[in-house]
Amino acid sequence: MRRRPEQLATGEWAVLALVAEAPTHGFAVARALVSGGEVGRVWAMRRPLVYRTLDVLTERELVRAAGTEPSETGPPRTVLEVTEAGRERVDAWRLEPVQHVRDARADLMLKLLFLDRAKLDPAPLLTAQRERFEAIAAELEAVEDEGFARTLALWRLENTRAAVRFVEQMLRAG
Amino acid sequence: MRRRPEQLATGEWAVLALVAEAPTHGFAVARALVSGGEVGRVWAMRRPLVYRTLDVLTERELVRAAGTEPSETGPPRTVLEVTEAGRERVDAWRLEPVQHVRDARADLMLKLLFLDRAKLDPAPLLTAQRERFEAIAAELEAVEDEGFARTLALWRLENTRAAVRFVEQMLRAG
DNA sequence: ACATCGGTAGTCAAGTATTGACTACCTGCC
DNA sequence: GGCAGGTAGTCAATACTTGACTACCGATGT
Repeated sequence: MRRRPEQLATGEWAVLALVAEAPTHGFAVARALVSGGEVGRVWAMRRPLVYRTLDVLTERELVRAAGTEPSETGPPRTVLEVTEAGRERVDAWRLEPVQHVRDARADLMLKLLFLDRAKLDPAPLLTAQRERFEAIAAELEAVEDEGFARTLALWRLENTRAAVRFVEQMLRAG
Repeated sequence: MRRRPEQLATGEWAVLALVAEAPTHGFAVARALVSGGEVGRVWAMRRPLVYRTLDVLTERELVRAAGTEPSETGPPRTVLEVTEAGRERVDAWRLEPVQHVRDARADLMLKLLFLDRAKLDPAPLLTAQRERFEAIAAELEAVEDEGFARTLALWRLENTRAAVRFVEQMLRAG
């Protein structure tokens, strides 16, 4: 993960959001993120990457170490907790719609998952997201391409419409 | 790119398909693959990666060097051409539908692009692809998930339906 | 008493991938 | 003749990922 000045990558959000739920430790975060696990079915990460990500988040002061805790089942754990700044970032992130359809599978699903886990209403996010996707669809409907560009535009349009339909059904179901 | 025994990666197919169109040289392949270029708007690759990919394809005897040619505009070029085996692989690849919806944006679009550039009829590929996507949609419609798995399944289903609609419109337009 | 098995907790060196920056070549122009 | 700009190709350094490792702990069997 490159040293972007501000923005976090998908995996960094996943780890930060998990720590923000409750103070925890690296191994537990990694367990939630194993492929097919609680969070891992949306975004999977391997253990070494989770620990490295926690280091990065600690450097950026979104997460901090809060001492060690003896474990009943193994060696002592290093407990981590979210900082003020970290909590603010997570709260804002969860409500912010994704800008591109291609980010929906990873980022939007993660936001929805963490809203669900926190028993928060997804409607505000979904409403904002529908507006964004509808705007993208309108743009794509407006362009008149020729040749192969038309094929690509058609693919994008159908995918964008699928995203709109998904959001609408989520709103209806909620 | 890992040393898979047989199967090629998306970028390898793009490079091989370009060489199969006509004998060419690395720089020209790289030019077609720059982000936003002829082929690059579907799948972009940077120059060093193109040359490395050509080495890999040469090792696998899908491509071979065919001497050097003086250039009117710069240093001499190393001309590359497809081998028998390479041509067979490309011809088969272009007609084979992708197995997963997630591969459509990269692989299916590339197949369609190269069929288009070769002025070949995309209908056989599209028909097979529609069948595959419809089968996936039927599977997804059958499962009855609960909780967040339902959200994920809904996302996948809407995306699969979008893929079916895309293929149907391509068939109608063709 | 103690060996060892399996799950927990965390780290690291080595292998791969990717890129920015580089060399070198050629033409045309000032 | 020298230098700007496009062509042709390569490489060393960086970034990323993973397999394999250490170490800890309780439980189980002997």
